[in-house]
Amino acid sequence: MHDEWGPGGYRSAGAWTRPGHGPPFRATPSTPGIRGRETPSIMTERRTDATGWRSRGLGTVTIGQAGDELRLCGWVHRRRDLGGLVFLDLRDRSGILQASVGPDWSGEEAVASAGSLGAEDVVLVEGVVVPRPDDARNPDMATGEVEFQVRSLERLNRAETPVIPVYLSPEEELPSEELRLRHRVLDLRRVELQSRLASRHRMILAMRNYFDGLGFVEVETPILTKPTPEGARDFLVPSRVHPGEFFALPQSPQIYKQILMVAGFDRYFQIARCFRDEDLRADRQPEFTQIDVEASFVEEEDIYRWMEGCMADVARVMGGTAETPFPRLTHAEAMERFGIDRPDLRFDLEVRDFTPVLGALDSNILQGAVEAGGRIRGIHLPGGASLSRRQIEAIEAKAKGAGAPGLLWSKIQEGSASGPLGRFFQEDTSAALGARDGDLLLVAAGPDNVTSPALAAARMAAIESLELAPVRDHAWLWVTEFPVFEDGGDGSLAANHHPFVQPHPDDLHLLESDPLSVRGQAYDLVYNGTELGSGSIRVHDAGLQRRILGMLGLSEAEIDLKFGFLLEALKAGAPPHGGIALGVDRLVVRLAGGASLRDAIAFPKTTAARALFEGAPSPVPPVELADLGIQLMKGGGGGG
RNA sequence: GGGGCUGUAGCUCAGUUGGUUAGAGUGCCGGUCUGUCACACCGGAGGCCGCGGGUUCGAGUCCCGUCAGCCCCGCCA
Repeated sequence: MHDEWGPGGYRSAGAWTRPGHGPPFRATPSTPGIRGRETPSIMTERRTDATGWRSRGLGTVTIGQAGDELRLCGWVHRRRDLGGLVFLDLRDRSGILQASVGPDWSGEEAVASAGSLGAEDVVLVEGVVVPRPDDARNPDMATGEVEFQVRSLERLNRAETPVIPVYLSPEEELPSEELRLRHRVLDLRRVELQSRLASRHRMILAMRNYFDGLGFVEVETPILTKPTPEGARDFLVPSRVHPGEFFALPQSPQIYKQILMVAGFDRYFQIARCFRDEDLRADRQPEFTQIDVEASFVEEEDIYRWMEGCMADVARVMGGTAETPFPRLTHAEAMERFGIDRPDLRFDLEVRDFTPVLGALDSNILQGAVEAGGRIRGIHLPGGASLSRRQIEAIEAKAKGAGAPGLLWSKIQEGSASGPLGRFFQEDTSAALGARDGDLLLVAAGPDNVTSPALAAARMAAIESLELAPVRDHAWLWVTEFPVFEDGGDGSLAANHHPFVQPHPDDLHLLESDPLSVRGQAYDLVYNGTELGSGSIRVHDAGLQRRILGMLGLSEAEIDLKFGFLLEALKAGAPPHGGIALGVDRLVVRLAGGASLRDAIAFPKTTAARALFEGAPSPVPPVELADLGIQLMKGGGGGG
């Protein structure tokens, strides 16, 4: 996009009237300096960043502007004071330009004030673009062919010495995350965050254009709403008008978008803010953004096709690749072959079932697991015998962290098997497994719900440890046929995704008799092992919906209280419908880089769910609480 | 709610076995310097060692508690 900035543009220095000390936010079209000339088109303006204050953006100045008289504005990024000659690296969002202040071309005042400028001061400079001397060009700088010879210089605003540096030397570490969040205004000036947020903007724009092109309508749903059914805690907002009653912030627009389908909106999407009052992680923020999509008279294939097209556009904008159609795995296949419902298919390493071979070995652990109804599954790592015992133990630690009692392993070296597993091997065991000299076997025995997570963790740890090369860089994947229910733990049923998933037609007859085996028309989109989002075809029959809610343990009264307005709507003639929602923040992190969601959000919360920059949340004066009919319990803070 | 890591100058970090006056780089302040781009050189200021308590003749260092940030489990799609 930026490469559209071409040479040319305005050669207009004399025509720009100096804005003097007036407010800097005068609308560009009414700026006297522009009136009377050709009004710049939006496109032209974007290409040069011209405003009433400045002729161009600093990063847009190239050799094509050599000789141009310009007025430029920006922050003092760095200053190199050579005594008689001062170099200022000036910065704005478009880039960095070296300005030079010297007695031969700068006014006395400019020379005097250039020496006293500090980092992050805001300046206005007037002067001329010149090619740099041959031996002073900087090939590492986008604008390094030229510099700006300052004739006059005005400090528009002084900046206190920044608490955290905006400019980091090549060897300098980032300031602590705490300081970066506390002084977010400075952190956001760094090019990494600026460009990532700009990428985010372009990504969202591409999504909006894409769905608009398919006839989707963006509809806004309420932020003040009713407690939603996803299962996370709601953020509650007290109602002043109705003391004792509360709104909830939406965990997602789920029910609203279904109602929009019943209302006939046919194809809906929304860039939607969602709120969940749960503890944070690197990939979880209490408020986050989803691209929320729903359509009527659709089957799963429609959703897959649309979203693949959307991801292809998004990837193009973000400089990635999304080859369509995406591969698919059923949930059962994914669990069997990778032990996880969001396998990272950049690597083709798979989990295998070793039960027939290893179950025959003379080992109490192995035989006991099989007799108890479990299996012996594991990972065969060609070349894995190069790992040290310490490295293997680190992999085992990951498996244990995922809930396994332990991992058995065997190195195959010089025709014999060693290790806690290898010592049970018989002559033909290695051959029966297809293992050769130099290989490593990692094995877990027990019920699938224990071995799967353990082997999934071991798989990724082994890949990392062996530094296996990915077989592809962008692994997009649909995981389909998620179960409708999961075990609630105490014999109860819980919704695996949410309670509105349409059961697979082939499994509908099992709903009451064997609910846990009922597959849903539910699917996740996975990218490089990250779950980007999930969706489903929804129940559109009020009776079936009521049945499912009942199976989840809700009484008729609760169903009416919580979901009455949805069931009411379904009875109004609901079309078959379905959709999906993807996490926008996660997409940005995966496609534009960044270590955590905090790097994709302008003003994120800390792990303890605080906003350090603005200082939220904060206590409120008792009188405000009284207005809301709220009294704090002891130890609950309050006051003001 | 639980576990782990971190907290020393504005910033990034070092600080030995518990031992005299807590250091470095960078930034900041003052000075010299006309082609730098991590400018260079000279000089200077700058410390509640997160906070509270304890052990000890003596604590940045050991112990307990607490606060904050980060990572993880629980929780949460």
